[in-house]
Amino acid sequence: MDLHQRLRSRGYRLTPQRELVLEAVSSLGHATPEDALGWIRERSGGVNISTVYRTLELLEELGLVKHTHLSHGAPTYHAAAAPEHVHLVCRPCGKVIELEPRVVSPLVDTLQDDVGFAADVGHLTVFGQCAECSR
Amino acid sequence: MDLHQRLRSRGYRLTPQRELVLEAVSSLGHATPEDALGWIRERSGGVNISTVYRTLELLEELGLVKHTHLSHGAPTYHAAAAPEHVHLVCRPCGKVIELEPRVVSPLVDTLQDDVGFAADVGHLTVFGQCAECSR
DNA sequence: CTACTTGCAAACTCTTTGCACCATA
DNA sequence: TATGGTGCAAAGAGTTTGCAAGTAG
Repeated sequence: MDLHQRLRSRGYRLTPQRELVLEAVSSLGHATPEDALGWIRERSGGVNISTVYRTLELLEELGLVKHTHLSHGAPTYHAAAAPEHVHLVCRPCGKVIELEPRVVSPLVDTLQDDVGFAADVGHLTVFGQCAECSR
Repeated sequence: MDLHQRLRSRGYRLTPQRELVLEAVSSLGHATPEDALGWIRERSGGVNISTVYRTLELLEELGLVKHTHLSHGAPTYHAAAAPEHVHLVCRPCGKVIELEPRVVSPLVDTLQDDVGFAADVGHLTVFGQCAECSR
């Protein structure tokens, strides 16, 4: 865990709250700020929701977590340490499917070559309808 | 304009507010609810913001507008009559680039073939960094 | 006329911020 | 012990809803 080093090298401090938030996101895989808070409450005394927001922002700045938008509402965070993946969200049933970024590499290459756009694959979410819901 | 027919066939009524909201979205190309309201205020007396929300929801149900998320905050609506397109959003500068859906057809086909997922191209937004910001 | 719509205001959700107190280094 | 961090409460965006008054058909 290099959380401590990353924090210290920028003058930030290591606190139990910061460890907990990162652990929550890592364990949950996908977590909204509210999800992370719930996870933390189940095992320790709890952390204030505003601290969760501040910490997620900080962890993202440090490159330890990333976020996407899997629904209309809250953003969803996941650990940057997790293998990078693309999200498919089925609108009818709400299911979230993760895929290897390989499936979008043709698209990424096209965007780079045609318009010089560097796509952020880890942030990509494709909405649509899954196989079951299409029947 | 088949707004009137579409509304009537489902028992809804044609009102000046509904015409204005659809016209706002069509003219602006991309519009948040707040943007649409601003456009309407510039030419007529104005419409209440809650009517804008209700109307956008209705127009989407009727298939006349669609929405995407181009930023963290408000959703962005565009007329369904406009040619379908994919959005690229440059995070550093905020610029929005529109591309023909052709560029993502390889991806759409892959998703369909591999996992049976029917991607909604009109709703797709790719975040990343544009050519200028990459220099 | 009647049912659908609108405007208004209040309520709600999600997120941010100011500030006094607390804790890491 | 000196900052930086946290909790709390209040303030802000964005959005939804209940209800009385207005209006399209």
